Amino acid sequence: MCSTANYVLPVRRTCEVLATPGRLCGGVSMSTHFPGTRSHGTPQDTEMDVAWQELMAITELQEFEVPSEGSYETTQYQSMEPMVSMGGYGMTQTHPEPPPAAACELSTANTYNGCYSDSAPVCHRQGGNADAMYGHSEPQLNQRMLPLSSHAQPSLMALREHMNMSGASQGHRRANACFSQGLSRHMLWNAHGQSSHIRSADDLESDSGLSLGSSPPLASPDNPVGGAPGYQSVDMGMTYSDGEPDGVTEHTRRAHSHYSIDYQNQSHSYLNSSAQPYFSPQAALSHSHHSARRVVKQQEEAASYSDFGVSSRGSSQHNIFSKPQGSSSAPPPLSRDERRAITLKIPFPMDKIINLPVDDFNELLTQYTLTDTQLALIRDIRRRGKNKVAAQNCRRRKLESIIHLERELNQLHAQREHLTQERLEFQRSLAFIKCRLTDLYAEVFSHLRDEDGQPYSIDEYSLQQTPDGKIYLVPHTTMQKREQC
DNA sequence: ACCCGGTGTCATCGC
DNA sequence: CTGCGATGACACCGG
Repeated sequence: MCSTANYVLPVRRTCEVLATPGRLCGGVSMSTHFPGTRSHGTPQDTEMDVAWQELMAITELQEFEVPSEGSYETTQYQSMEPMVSMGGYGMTQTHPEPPPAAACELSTANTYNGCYSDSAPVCHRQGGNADAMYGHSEPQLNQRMLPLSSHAQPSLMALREHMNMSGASQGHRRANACFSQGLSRHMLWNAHGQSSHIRSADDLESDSGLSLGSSPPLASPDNPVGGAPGYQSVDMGMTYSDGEPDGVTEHTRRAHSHYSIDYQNQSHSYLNSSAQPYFSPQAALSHSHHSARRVVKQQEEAASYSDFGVSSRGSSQHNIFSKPQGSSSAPPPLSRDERRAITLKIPFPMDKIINLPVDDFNELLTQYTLTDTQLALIRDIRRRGKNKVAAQNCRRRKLESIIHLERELNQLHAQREHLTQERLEFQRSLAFIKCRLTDLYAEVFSHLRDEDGQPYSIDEYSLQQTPDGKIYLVPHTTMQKREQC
């Protein structure tokens, strides 16, 4: 009964329209590549690298949060289409499940009135909100915020605690792990404070922090210039020898004694500089007005500072740079740039160097008489510090983007599943409508009578509708003639 | 020994 | 031109 063989009327393929997939979220093109490369240098190089890094990387206080931090959360995905939420997608009303085609009966003639009239799924209906789904993920913004005591002189323990806190999240593990043992093991030092290294340490250290092209060689005191084994700071009359256990400790100690300037007597010390998560222009400007006299005075007052840090001379057991024993009292090591700054007597703290706006930064530089070496180092420190923060932000964004794309993928899978189900429903509905049409056609034929009161044969006649809406009973022979004509 | 994730750094590009 | 942010690539470390 439900044969569709005589189906003659076109049936609108509503399901094609309804199944038009929604627009996908655009604007996301993320490379999910993560650098996982490793290198395997020669054992000699590795050993020397380790030695050098052990010496150089004592602490790390470079993690700052800049004012621009966090802007990503509110901007990056603004262009993206809000994704439909799971379950929020699809048809606006539930359909009565169409009866199976086998149950096609005339008595069900009105069953589907309107059932599919408004059933088009609103793809990407606002089932979710991009912000709600993705934004405001700023877990890092606050976790590194540290109290900044801007008035009180930080004690050594307080400084160490600050260093611990600021360095905990990143940590110079290389220094923590092997500083002490590497000092004496890998380095020789002659009476002139010259390294017996074949190469300078930063030559060995790929991530030495040197600007290979952007800064003059003097910019990196680790890098001997002109073949000199040690870095010569002419103005300061000191030999920069960052790579030697005795040399570095001695010179660093000297540097400390000359340079502690802001380190103990001001809140903006190297040691707690990173404890200031956000830049304060006012504080920076006030800081930039230090007089040279004050600097000298602070240098004189900084003798106690020399007992801190690298003065341990590589004592592995009691070296404060040994791997922390899980105690928060263990001071984090100074970063390489910090030690360079100390050695070169950079008269302002790292956070100022890194976080000051360019105008304030330049103004700060004018407050002091700085050598080319110092200037180059300062600019390198600034560049590296900013880039480090940028890299951290970049990686965070990359991870967030991956999470976002995974969510989007899951939602698209759900959407595809829903559309598949919807297509099956429409196919069933279409088959039912075809069945009903066939039945109605046969019923109409059964009521037609000729002049003799005899029914027309459905095999000899067919009903044809003209464009003006009139319906004619046409013999098949006539139709065949027309077709032949 | 190898893998993997985290991190710092450099080079480069685009604004 | 300079400064700066973003990012790929690389090296290194520690688990």
